[in-house]
Amino acid sequence: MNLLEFTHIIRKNVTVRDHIVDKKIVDVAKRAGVSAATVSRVLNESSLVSEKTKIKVLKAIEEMDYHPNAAAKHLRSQRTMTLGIIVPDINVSYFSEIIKGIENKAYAHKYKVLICDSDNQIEKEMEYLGLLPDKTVDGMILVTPRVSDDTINDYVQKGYVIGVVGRAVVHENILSCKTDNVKFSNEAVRHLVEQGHQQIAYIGGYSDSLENYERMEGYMKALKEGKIPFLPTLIDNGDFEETGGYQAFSRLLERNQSFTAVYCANDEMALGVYRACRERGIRIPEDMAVVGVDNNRITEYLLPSLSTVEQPKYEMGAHLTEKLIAQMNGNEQNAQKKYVIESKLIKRESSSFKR
Amino acid sequence: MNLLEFTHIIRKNVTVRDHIVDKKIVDVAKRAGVSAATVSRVLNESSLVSEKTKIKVLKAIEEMDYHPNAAAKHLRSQRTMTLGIIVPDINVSYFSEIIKGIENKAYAHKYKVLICDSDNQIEKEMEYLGLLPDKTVDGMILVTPRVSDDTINDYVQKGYVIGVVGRAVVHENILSCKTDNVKFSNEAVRHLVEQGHQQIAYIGGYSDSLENYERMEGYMKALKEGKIPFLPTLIDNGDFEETGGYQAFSRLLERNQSFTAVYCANDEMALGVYRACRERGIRIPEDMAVVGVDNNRITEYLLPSLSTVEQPKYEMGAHLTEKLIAQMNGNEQNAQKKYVIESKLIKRESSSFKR
DNA sequence: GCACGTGCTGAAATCGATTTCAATAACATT
DNA sequence: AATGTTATTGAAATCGATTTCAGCACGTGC
Repeated sequence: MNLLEFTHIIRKNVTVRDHIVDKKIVDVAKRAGVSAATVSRVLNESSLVSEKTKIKVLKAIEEMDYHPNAAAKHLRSQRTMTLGIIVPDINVSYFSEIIKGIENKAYAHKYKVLICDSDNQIEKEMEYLGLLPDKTVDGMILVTPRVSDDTINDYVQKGYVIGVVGRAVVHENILSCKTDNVKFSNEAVRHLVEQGHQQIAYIGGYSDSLENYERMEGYMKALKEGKIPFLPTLIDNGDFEETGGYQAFSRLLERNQSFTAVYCANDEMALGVYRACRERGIRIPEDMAVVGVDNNRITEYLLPSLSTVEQPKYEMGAHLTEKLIAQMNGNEQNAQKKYVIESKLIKRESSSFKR
Repeated sequence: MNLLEFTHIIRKNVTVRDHIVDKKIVDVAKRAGVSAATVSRVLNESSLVSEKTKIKVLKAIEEMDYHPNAAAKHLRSQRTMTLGIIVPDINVSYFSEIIKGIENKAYAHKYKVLICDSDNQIEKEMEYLGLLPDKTVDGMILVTPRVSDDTINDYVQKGYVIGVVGRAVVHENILSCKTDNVKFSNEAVRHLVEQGHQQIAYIGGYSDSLENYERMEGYMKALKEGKIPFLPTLIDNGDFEETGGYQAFSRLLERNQSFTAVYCANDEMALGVYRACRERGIRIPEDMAVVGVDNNRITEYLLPSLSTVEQPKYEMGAHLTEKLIAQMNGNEQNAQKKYVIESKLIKRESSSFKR
């Protein structure tokens, strides 16, 4: 057996195992009888290639089923056309709706989307942020309350592209899209006041977040407008999960400070309130009115159906993505950074009982 | 103003606009007084570098905050450590739970996850499959019924790595993870038979899919076991969405073939049945027993709560990913391709009325 | 003292596409 | 005929990391 035969066998074995025999741009060039540069020009629709060669090249590409290698393009172009999204839990509909909005807009601009589910762990989120200096992604969208404003700001200062959805951020230069917490919280609590409630509890989210501060502000403003005294004992906080809402509500009850309505920072925690009420024989809405936030799909199917504040999740994701991509393309360098989308109260059975 | 000052201003301006000044491996090498090769060896924990230089290099890396460029690594290594997932709609909890399982396992093996939401469009799915020959992803996971078995098989034959979740595939060589449709459908319908039902309708999914065939088989087997005649008029199909279930159920009612129970191919369509029943004053479970499939979170909160077949969504995603990665790493070349995970019936109020 | 192995290091090739720059051909202008 | 212009093309450099291969220094064995 000569060397040629032997080589052939090796090749064959490799082929059998791996068998994706990749065509490169030079192979296409060879077949079309032109140079790699010309093929590249055809691929990138450069105007400076004659119609005749263009046809030759396209034919070769077609015949060879040639696909340009992404890694090589990325290296050369210094962009990956990929956006990262960091979320605490992709399986929570609030997040998956936002992701959907992001994905759709990204797709429309030929961007791909890398999902970074942090499982609620800040360490994982910090690790995923490393995809920016890695240049694995061209930009990152944060839909998480965990990474601190300062951390985000540091990255932005270094020149990395970051956008934030559904969260208030202090720093001026950070691109964000959210709803008006003060306004809709005010509206929700005012609705309860109008229903005749005089003692209204509030179950907030993370107590030290800017959102929570803003929502408290809306809550207190509504009390003030209704000439209702503010009682700190009617305030508690949860973690945006069912159990957290259940526990916060239980604590409120144990304080022996009576109340007839509760405004929850999200629907998930309102579910916990429902469970606590069921266990204790408290009737919704007769004994206790409940209003949530998010308008999760589930709220319609609950009995009684849950009043809630619609959060335009899809729109927030989509809108931020649009602005982020515009920024990456160098347009709108000095464009607005803070976007606020309208949200509105949806009145349902859980707050329908008039006192 | 001298040139130095002027240059400084230019630098500053550039810094303000672009300012990610990337450090390359040669920069680190220069600082550490070694060659790029050595830095690379340190980064990749090669054993053939002395402890002394290793420390020098690590110090330089640390000081310069150096991050290896992903695109360059990808090009050189011919792998991107990225997995693609094609789903019809990320906002449907059935899919997002599967994605969660995939993401977690991928993360554990240092893989990233690219989300491809096809919006139920086959064209988008085909386009996303192009990420395989692009080499944008090392492998692709399909959680969609749309791409045909033959298409998948073509890609696999060419040597691309593809796995399928929650779907039956004919071809032997395609890696998949699913539940036993025949078995759990049989169990669900048998449960209805045991509750005393003699006329049981079935609202299936895509009528020409292998799953649907298997579920029909389980359904018919249960009828046979209960000595109940099979009536084709009690069969209809939906599209796995609420409206589809509503419409299929309405069609069934219009046929004047009476029935007292319905088995739905997923919970979403069962929701449609609930709505149709509410509109017509049909009581669940007294007049109509309902059993769904998936165990969506919402089923617990419905009134009456919905009996359903648990689908281990997270586990299916996680298990398939584990196997897919093993395959990509060249292990288990001849390993099993078809994996079946246990699912079980959850009896709730919607099927609790005994005839 | 010489041959040889071992441990460590660097120069250069490589991955595959894009882009700059120079060269050529074809044609127009004077 | 000499020069300039334009359209088209290809060779080579480039992106940034990895890896091969060769070389050097040092120690060991004879």
